[in-house]
Amino acid sequence: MSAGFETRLREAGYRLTPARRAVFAVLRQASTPLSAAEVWRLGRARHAGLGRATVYRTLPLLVRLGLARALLAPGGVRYQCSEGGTHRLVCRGCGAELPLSGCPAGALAQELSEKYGYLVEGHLLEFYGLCPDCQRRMRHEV
Amino acid sequence: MSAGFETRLREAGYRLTPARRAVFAVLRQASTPLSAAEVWRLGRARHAGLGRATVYRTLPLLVRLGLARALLAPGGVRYQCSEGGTHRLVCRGCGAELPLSGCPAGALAQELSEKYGYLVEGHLLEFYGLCPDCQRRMRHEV
DNA sequence: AAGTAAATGATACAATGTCTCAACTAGCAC
DNA sequence: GTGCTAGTTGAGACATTGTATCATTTACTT
Ligand SMILES: [Zn+2]
Ligand SMILES: [Zn+2]
Ligand SMILES: [Zn+2]
Ligand SMILES: [Zn+2]
Repeated sequence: MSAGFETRLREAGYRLTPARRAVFAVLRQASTPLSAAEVWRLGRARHAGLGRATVYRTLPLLVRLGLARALLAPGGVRYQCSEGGTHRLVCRGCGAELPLSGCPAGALAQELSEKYGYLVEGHLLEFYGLCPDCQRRMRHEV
Repeated sequence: MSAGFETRLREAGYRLTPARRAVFAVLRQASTPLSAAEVWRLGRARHAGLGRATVYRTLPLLVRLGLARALLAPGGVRYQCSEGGTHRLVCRGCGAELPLSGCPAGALAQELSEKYGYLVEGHLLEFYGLCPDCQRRMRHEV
C-alpha cells in the first residue's frame, strides 16, 4: 500500500519517521489536492504534535522523491500524491476544474528520454480556456 | 503589437491604465517567466509609482483574461505572457527546465471542446522526471 | 544497549499575498 | 474642452505562506 513510500524514502537515504508517514498518508487518502496548511491540519489528526515547519520541509521532499506533485491552483500551491491524475481542463475565468482521462503524450516521453537523457517519469497536461458559464458571462456582462 | 492586450481589456469592461500597461509590457518583453516581485521591480522602471498591490491585482487579472499564464516553478509562482511556450521538461530533483517544441495535444483540444462545451484556448504540457545529473546523484549519493 | 547523525518542533523571521480606504483618473456625456 | 462617476490606484496595515535557527528527540547502525 504505502510500501512504495517507505522503500523510496529509505533508498534515497532518508529516515522513516512518524511525521513523514503522517504527511504522506494525508496526501494519500485525500481525494483532492491539498494546500500545505490543510496537510498540516489533517496531519495532526495522525501525528499529534506535527510541526508546521516539518510539513513545509516534507512536502518538497516528497516532490523531489517523486512521491508527490505540486500543482498551481487558483488560490495557491497544492500538493497531491503522485498516483492522482494530472490531466485537467481548467477554466481561466472561474477556476473550475474538470479531470480528464485520455492522453496523447505518452509517446513523446520516450522520444524526450532518448533525446535529452532525462528519465521521464510522468507528465502534466492541462487544457485551459473558458467553461460554458464563463463564456456566457463574457458575452453578457461585457 | 500590444493591441490584443488593449482590446482584450476593453472588451472585458476594464480600463486601460498606465499600471496595467506597465505590468503587461514587463511580461511581454521578459524572456523568462517572472515572479510577482520581479514584475513589480521591472514595472517601476516603466511606471514610476507602480504599487505592489496593483501588481498583485493585475497579474491574476491578466490570467483571467487569457493574456498571461501562471506557472509553478521551484521557488514559487511565476507569470509569463500567453505567447510564450508552455511545454517544458522539468527535473524534479534540481528543478532544471528544458523548453520543448513539438506537441501532440492539439487534436485533443477540439474533442474536449465538443464534449464539455469548454472554449479551449490553450494547454500546458509538462514532462517531469530526472535530469542526467540527478540520475547519477540518486545512484551515487544514495 | 549505546552512539550518532538525521529529523523534529518551537519560535523567530522573511517573503508573499490580501484588504481597506482616501485620492486619483480613464472613459464618457455633454 | 469641462465636468461627472465608477473603476482604479498606491500606501500601508494586515494575513498568509514559507524559511532559518537551534536545542531536543529519535531512527537507524553496530
Ligand atoms: Zn468558468
Ligand atoms: Zn497523459
Ligand atoms: Zn536535476
Ligand atoms: Zn502543445
